[in-house]
Amino acid sequence: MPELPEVETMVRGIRPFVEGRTIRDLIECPCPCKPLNYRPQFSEIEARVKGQGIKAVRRRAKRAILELENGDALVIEPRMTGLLLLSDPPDPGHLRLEWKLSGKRQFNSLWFWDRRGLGTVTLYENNEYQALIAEGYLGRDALEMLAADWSERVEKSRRAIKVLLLDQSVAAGIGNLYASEILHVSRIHPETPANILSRVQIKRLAEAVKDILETAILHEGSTLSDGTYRNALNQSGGYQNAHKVYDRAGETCLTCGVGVIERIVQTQRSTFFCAKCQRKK
DNA sequence: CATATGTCCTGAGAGC
DNA sequence: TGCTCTCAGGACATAT
Repeated sequence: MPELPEVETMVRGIRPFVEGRTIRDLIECPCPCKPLNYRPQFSEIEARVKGQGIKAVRRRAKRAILELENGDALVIEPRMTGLLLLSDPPDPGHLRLEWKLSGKRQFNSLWFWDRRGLGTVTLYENNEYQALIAEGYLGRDALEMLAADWSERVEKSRRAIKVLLLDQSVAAGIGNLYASEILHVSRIHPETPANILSRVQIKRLAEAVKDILETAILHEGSTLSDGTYRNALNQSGGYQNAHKVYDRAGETCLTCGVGVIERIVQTQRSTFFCAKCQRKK
């Protein structure tokens, strides 16, 4: 499930081979599955990006962005199972898109692969792209959040802190997996109402968000047991080996060695935590 | 306004 | 073995 670290890894992986090149062609791969979500429709995207240079490759929250010469931006949301690839896909049956790139280099195509097809591809005109990049519709990037920003956001909500961490308008980029890991390291119970967190807890939360996301980026993200997530060269990430709670229900806590990891459901999403390390206040 | 729920999609795994 | 059912969750639309 590509969250901030996985999308950052994709972006870093493709950037050296994509920036500065021109999109010679954008092709929909033959795939028996339902088509991706395009906006506007594919034929219009195709017509508008063909021949455009790729000025920069960027990330905004969990989205990867190809900034084009003319000011438009092609925004790719991998959502659950989408991958940007320079080489072989995990399986050829779910290739969705191919960008044919100008010039002859080590890689001459960029691919979008998506097993479940929940991913989206959206062409933004410059003005709406600027709104996407700005804070507002999406919150500040989670890597840029300071303790003071968290304080301000947290005190306004009675929602459970785990639920708040997933709200992309509060802080952008944290998903279900990293939310559990962050709260574990912060020693905060996931059901704690956001507005009763202490100053000390907020400080720990702010530090854990940066620490976990940055470390996960260094390990090129998390490849779960389904093996879906891969970097741009179709290699597994490594951060799953550092997970302390995610998908470990019933196992002894690796932090305290005493508690047993529990699984609860909050707003229809699994949350994992150790009740001994993360006491309810 | 704040918060909660339903929907999209496919494949893996459980249970019979 | 082969069927049906449930579950996984990111982002958004719709409901409360």
